[in-house]
Amino acid sequence: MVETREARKARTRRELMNAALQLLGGGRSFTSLGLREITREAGVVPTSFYRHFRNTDELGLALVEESGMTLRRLLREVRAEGEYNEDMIRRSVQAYKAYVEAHRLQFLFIAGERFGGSPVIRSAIRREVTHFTTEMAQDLRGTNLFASLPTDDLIMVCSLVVTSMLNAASDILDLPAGQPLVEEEMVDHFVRQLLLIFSGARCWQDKAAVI
Amino acid sequence: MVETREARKARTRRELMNAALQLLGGGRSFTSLGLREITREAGVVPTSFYRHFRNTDELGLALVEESGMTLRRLLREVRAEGEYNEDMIRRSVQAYKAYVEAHRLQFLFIAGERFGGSPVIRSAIRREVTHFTTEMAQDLRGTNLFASLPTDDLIMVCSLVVTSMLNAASDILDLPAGQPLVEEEMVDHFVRQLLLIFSGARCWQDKAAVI
DNA sequence: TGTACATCAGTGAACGCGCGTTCACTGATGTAC
DNA sequence: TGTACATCAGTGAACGCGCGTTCACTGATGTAC
Repeated sequence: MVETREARKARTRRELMNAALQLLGGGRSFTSLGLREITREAGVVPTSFYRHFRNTDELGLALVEESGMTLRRLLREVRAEGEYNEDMIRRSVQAYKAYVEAHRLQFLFIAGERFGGSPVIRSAIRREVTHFTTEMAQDLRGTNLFASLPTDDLIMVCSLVVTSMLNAASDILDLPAGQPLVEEEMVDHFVRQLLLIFSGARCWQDKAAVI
Repeated sequence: MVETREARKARTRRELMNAALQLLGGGRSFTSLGLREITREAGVVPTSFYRHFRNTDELGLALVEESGMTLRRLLREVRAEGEYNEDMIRRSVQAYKAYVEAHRLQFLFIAGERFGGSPVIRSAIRREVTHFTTEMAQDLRGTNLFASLPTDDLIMVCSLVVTSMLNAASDILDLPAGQPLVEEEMVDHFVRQLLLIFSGARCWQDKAAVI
């Protein structure tokens, strides 16, 4: 016995999920993928799909969950320590870009389905994003960087950062390869966006009446 | 003769576009719509589709163009005059929300396809959004509100506002009906987001080294 | 350890269905004289 | 104004194809004794 039955089953399940992700790489949207298409890519017969998922939406939900974990790992990697100066933010954006490129297919999936056709997947993603946002807010709370900012304002700041960075992911993924100048410009754009947001948060907490 | 041939053709074309939009209302994504589905909804035979569009992508591009015009009209309606205080922003967000609800299907289309499956439609939308952003920047330039902000920073601020408001559109459209409290909370959330962005832009232009 | 039976992941044939596209057509609208 | 012909938006039949789902199956893995 080389592999237990259980392990084999888990492996096929994995292969189905990977197959779906792989197909996204060709510029397709998850919602438009067919069951047969996915099983073909995975190298199994169409009917064996039902051993693992009730339908493609359920596979999508599994992908959302997995991508949520990827997102949370990201947070741990670019965790905010110390000062919030331009250098620190630039390094974070660079790290983020590298991370998005390393998890290309998952980000393609999340970005594409965040406002995509399947309501059930859309709301699952929204839940993950909310989860991620509150986690980031807790993280920032720990740093005392925005000590005097009320919690719901801090969450609002984080949601702005998170949605901006999710939009950014889509721009990063659509970048034509091998144009370092364009890439630099884009990174710069996002760095300035984040600086502006954090700068706003600073001003915000320093005065009651804004602008 | 009640209608010229030309007028009749234009009307059918319109009906095809409306049919596609109508189908989006049922929670579908544009990319997943079929040609036959669209013609069925429009009440014409499938083959007559080809008299108007080469394929569904081409119909999508027509919708992008039309929605772009809708967006630009929006800008004229919530044009920034006078002060940028909380009241003014709140009124703008309220107006925006009403506008999104009044053009529900077009915003569903844009929000859904902005990161959707068809590269050609995606890039067309990106072009419209960029266009819209620069127009808004010119508009703000005219108000002297951010007189000392360099143009590319002003554009960056506008792109942040625009993408935030496009994300907001999706949240607005997913709102369950008849929950005034949730609606108020949401409006408040977006108002604070915008205030934060503009507050950031103010601080940004007042000091060279940020944060 | 060996045997007899149970489980169940993956198979393969079959189904009815809607798809996109082709083609030759019809008949109202438009145009030239 | 009337007539004869051209145009062309919309029709309807037909095609080959891939889809999702059902079903009875196979044979390797797992379990009880």
